[in-house]
Amino acid sequence: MVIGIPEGLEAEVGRGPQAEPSARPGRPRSPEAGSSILAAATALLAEKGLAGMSMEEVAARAGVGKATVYRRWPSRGALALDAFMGEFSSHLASPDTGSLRGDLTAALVSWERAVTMTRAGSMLAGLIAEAQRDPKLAVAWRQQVFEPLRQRHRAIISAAVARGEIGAGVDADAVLDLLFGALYHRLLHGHLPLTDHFAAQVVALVLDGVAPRPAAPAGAEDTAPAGAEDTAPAGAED
Amino acid sequence: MVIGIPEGLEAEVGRGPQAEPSARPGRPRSPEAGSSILAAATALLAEKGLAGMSMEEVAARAGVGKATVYRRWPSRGALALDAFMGEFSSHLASPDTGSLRGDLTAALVSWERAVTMTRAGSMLAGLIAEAQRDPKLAVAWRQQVFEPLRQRHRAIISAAVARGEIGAGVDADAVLDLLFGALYHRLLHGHLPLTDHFAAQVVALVLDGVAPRPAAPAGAEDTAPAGAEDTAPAGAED
Amino acid sequence: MVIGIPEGLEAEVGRGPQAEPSARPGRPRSPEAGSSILAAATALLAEKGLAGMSMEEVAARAGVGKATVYRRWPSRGALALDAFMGEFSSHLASPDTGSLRGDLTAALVSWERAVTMTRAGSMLAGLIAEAQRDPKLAVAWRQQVFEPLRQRHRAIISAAVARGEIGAGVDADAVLDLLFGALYHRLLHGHLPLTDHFAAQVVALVLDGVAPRPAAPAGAEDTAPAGAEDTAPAGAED
Amino acid sequence: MVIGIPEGLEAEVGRGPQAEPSARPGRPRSPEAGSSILAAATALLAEKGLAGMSMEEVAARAGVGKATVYRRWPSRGALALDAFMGEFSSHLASPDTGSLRGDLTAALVSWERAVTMTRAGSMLAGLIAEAQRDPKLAVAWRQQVFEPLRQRHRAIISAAVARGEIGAGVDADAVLDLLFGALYHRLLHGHLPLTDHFAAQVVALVLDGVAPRPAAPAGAEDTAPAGAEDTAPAGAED
DNA sequence: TCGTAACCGAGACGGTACGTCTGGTCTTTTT
DNA sequence: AAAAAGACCAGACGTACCGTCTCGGTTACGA
Repeated sequence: MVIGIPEGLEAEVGRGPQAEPSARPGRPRSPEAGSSILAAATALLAEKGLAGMSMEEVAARAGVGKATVYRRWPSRGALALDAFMGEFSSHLASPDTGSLRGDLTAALVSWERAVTMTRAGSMLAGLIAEAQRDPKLAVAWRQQVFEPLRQRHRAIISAAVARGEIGAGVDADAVLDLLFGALYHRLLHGHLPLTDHFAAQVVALVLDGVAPRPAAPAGAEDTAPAGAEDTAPAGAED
Repeated sequence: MVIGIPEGLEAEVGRGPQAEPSARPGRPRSPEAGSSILAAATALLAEKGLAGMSMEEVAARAGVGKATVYRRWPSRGALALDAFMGEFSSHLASPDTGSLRGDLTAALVSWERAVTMTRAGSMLAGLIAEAQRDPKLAVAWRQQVFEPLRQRHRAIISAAVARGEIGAGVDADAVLDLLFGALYHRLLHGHLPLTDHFAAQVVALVLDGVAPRPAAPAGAEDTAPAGAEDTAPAGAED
Repeated sequence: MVIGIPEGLEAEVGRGPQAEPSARPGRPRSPEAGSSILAAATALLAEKGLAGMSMEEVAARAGVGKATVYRRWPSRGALALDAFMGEFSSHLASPDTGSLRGDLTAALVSWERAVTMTRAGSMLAGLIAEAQRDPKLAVAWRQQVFEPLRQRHRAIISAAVARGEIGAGVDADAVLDLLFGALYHRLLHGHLPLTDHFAAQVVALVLDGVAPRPAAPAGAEDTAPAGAEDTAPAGAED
Repeated sequence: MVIGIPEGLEAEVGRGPQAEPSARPGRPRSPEAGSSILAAATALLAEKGLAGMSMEEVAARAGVGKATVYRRWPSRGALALDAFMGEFSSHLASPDTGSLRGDLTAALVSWERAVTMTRAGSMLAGLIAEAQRDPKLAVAWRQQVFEPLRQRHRAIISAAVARGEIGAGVDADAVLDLLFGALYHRLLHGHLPLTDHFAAQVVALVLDGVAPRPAAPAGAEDTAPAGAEDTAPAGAED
């Protein structure tokens, strides 16, 4: 079952709120301009990557003055963010399978497919790159893409806690960083392929852990040393 | 116990191998020039980030002609890569604690500390960003930083398998993507802090899993399917 | 009596015709930028000569981006040509003295003075030098400086023919090449000074010839064979 | 009759005198290197003009280190000067025809042919251009090419004075500036062709003058105009 | 027979300037 | 007042040469 995408994710993320919807004096903004800019940006992004998407060429290809672009989006990153959203958001699904494992697998696989099977993947990588050098874009990215998505994923974990599948003490953020961090890792470094199988594998590992603890009668021995190691060995090596 | 850093990590990563150590005709390259360029690059990187490190200013600050910079490093990214290595590699430790948990915790914490407590952190983020737009740099990054490090970390897991701590069927790459993916995730998105505690938490989660599987007496049905799920269900969606 | 300078000589020689005076879309070119560039170029030309007038420094001194310079002038030579015109054209006179000798002397002396007494002299030499290596500049030079000036000088000779001072068969171009060639010769080689006296001497020699042949009733036959040699002996030595 | 070329014109003009012929300690300079440099310079000069003759490429094409070039010639201009001499000097003739008109015509025509029919023409123009920006080259040019040649031409006039063809009061330098100035003028500005005919025309104009000399009340005016016509009708057919 | 001195090819050195490109802003006319 | 257009200032890009300076090696002479 596909749940709708939160509003913030829909479109025009980087744009200013543009205040009142209408009744402003002067010539109204051409809706064509905005969409042709977005189309040009999307096309360029797909063709040459974010680095090749210069505002100059976006404007030229959209048949629009540069000022018109800057009037709507404050920076290249913001424009790219919106172009990305158009490609990305519609491909994300939030099925409710009734189990934590199912929900997580569905979330990760749909993310992974959006990233590998559409133009969104390279846009996403480019955006994260751009956000490293543009703090404003980093904020916009977090507020308008990252957090809304994370909110949805946190809900999956909350539901599992509510169902009693997992303990209430689980740190949802840490779990999500593990799950999605692994996917982003392969996306950004490209050292290994990003597949459905990998997504499922990630879910399995996070839920079950690496050590199956074949039998765990006196399981205390597992956690106690672990807890001790938690802080001590860290200090040892620096 | 701190083990030495693998060779590939040491220095001059972006530079060509320069073949034989000498006996080339012509004036040999000045070692001073090379190191002053690297120093200038490192300083600029720390001051203004990768985007602010222009080749122009690196050359000026190093008291060197631009051609001298380009003779040694083919691109800004390659230079930044070497500058990063100088800062980063010496801060990584590889203690041998005797346990998988201890080894992993030590590895993650030392990485986390190198990244948060030295200039290497922002360099690292900038480099990964740059690698998204410069495929040559991406290759250099993988070959000269990523893979050597991963090799070391894979050895930690192999040792654990050899000791019988974990089963031989564990996919080391997937495990490492989980562990380090989580750290990179926080580094690149900055949504939550990157602490010693988080590093330890990540190790604990990956080793033990989210679900403590409350008891395990009747849990047979829990673990068996879980073990099966490790690989099987993933294949179902692919 | 000083006659105005022909239009082509006035200014902006290297620049495109700039078409209609206005009504073009887009921001019009700043007239200030153009004139400050020209001023900077003129100053640099006078200070360091054409070789020292780098586009880089012209732009910097004019407080203007390099692209703004290149938008107006396609090359260093074209810019120098305009800077030269500004200095040179206002110093040329075209008096009408009523006699060929008087007109030519006035023309040569005013040229000689413009060249020796203002900054125009070294600019002129530099421009001719530059035109040797830049064919486009050579064309611009001929069309926009050389030919307009020569037209005026040809008119002096035509007027003398009309007055019956000299025969109609005189080759005006050859005569002008003699007259001005001599001046340019001293300017470019600097082997002897370029003075008012020399200018007058040149006119006298061209009008009267070297051999006054005081009375030459029988002497004429001496020259006749020489006239036969006019073409023949040349073939002898190559 | 062809007279030998003065020594200064022969070769290696730009080079220092190199003092004693030998007995210097150290390895003697390779004569091959010198000649291959000169050959490479000549070829490049002919191919691309002086502006395209970079020391870098001369050295590379000659299979020689740059320092070897600079050891022999202090500047690009000096090298070009020697390359030019090699092409130019052998083409100049100094026939003794017995008459001023004949000698001058021969001198001018041989100069004109050397300039238009060999590679020397564009080299010459380029050298004069270069000399405008390099004072040392200007001096070398004057001392080693210009003055020796002028000396020879001055001798033609002196001989005519001695023969009584012209008066002793003639300013030989002014006459030569007229004669050769006209040729250089056409060479450097290229506004009209440089032909045998033009050379002869120049001689005629300078010897006879443009004006029929209204004085000469006696019948001399019959022959004098005839002498003048010697050149005037020539002008008609250009 | 050996220094020693000047040469050799090669190529790196610190610089300067090139002409192009992009970023983000500003100024026109047109709608 | 917003549109398209395009000029504005600024400055980095990577390249080409400049003239000088090491290198390791090679001649030739004088001690």
